[in-house]
Amino acid sequence: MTATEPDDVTAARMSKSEVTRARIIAAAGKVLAETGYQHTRLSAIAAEAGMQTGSLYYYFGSKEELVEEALDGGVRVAHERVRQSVADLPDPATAGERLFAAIRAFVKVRLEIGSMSPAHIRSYRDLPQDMRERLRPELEAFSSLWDQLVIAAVESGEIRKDIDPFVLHLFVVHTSEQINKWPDTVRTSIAHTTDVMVRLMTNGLEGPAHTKR
Amino acid sequence: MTATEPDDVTAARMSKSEVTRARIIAAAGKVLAETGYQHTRLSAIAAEAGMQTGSLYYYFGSKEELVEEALDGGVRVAHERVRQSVADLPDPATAGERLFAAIRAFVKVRLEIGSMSPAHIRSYRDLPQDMRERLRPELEAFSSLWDQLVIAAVESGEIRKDIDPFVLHLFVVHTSEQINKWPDTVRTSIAHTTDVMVRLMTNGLEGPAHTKR
DNA sequence: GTCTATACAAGGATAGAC
DNA sequence: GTCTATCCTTGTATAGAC
Repeated sequence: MTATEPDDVTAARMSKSEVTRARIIAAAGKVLAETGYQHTRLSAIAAEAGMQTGSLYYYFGSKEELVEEALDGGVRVAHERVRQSVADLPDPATAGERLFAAIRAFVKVRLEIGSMSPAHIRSYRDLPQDMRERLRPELEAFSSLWDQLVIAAVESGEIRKDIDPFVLHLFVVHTSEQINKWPDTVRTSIAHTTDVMVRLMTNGLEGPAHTKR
Repeated sequence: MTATEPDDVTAARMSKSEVTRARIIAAAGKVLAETGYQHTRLSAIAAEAGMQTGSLYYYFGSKEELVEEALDGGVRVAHERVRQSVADLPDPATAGERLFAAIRAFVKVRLEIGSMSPAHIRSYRDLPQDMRERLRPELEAFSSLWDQLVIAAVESGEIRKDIDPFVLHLFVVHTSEQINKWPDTVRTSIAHTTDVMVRLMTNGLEGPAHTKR
């Protein structure tokens, strides 16, 4: 479910304790994604992980500690995938190519790991103050990457110059997140869905030169 | 704050009891908008309305009852304003003109009554099951209006035909909501902010014919 | 390591005085 | 009508058995 869930290969290298811990975090990620922070009950996480509520405290000191680890992991995965997709581009890539590679990777992450990352962003305001503080650096690092990509693409003339770059940055991120609300009928393959999303973001309601069929 | 807050003229026609009731609902709307459903404490609503927690129960049977009335009011206001803006168009209006009038009105509502309506949509998933059921008809009525507007504009050829109309509908609504996250620097006047939003939604990142300056 | 039982805190709801 | 005091429920956290 999340990156912290151990696959068989990874599990082989982990102690039994680490495996259980990872299983709990994966369970937390799932429950968080489904119900949001405020509705996440330790009892639900425990049930998902196949144990009793009290047992969680053998691995984590508090609900906050557990939840934070799950959320932080979700953002890191998205950030890393986006970063990597840009780095993987063949050498002379334009700023626009870099931005659109990032967008594609981001959309892809959402489609693949489902609502884990969205749960994070969506319920960010609901988190306890101190947890927000600790998660902020990672979120800001990710945000900063988007800012750089957008500004570079504005400067290279590959995207519009007449709107504040930060607004464009928000547009990219938040519009990408809409994909989770799309009906299943349009979410056929990941590749196709990504194409539709990128086309919509690139050209808007009207579409290029008054819409191809 | 919300439409249910009595202005002086309206208040003159209401009994004292109705006025107090309306004041409480307005307080609830404000607290809900600021903190979201789950963090809304009756104590906070009571404080905002200038009374003690227990006193609320003279007017409302439960927290749910109070909250529901406040949320329902928020959606109705937005819906009504959008509907009205379309109805107010001079007689021979095209489907595209109707859609864009609706978008402008919706953006305007958000800017004016702030986060009341957003709070609603944003925390919809957090609401108790049974409350969702009861609010659903109003939300669906609003949703249905958007659907009609979008489909008509697709058919008239005024917006793109190559993407599922319901996806376009979601794009309109959710992108409009992004406006609440825009920095204050770009939100100068309501008219200007609305223009920027509409331009972005209409033409996307790239902009028409490769972006005017 | 995991369980069961229980302490403790927070917040919604009720009762009764005024 | 509004207040204060108190009850009840829910959910986190701890203790101690196994």
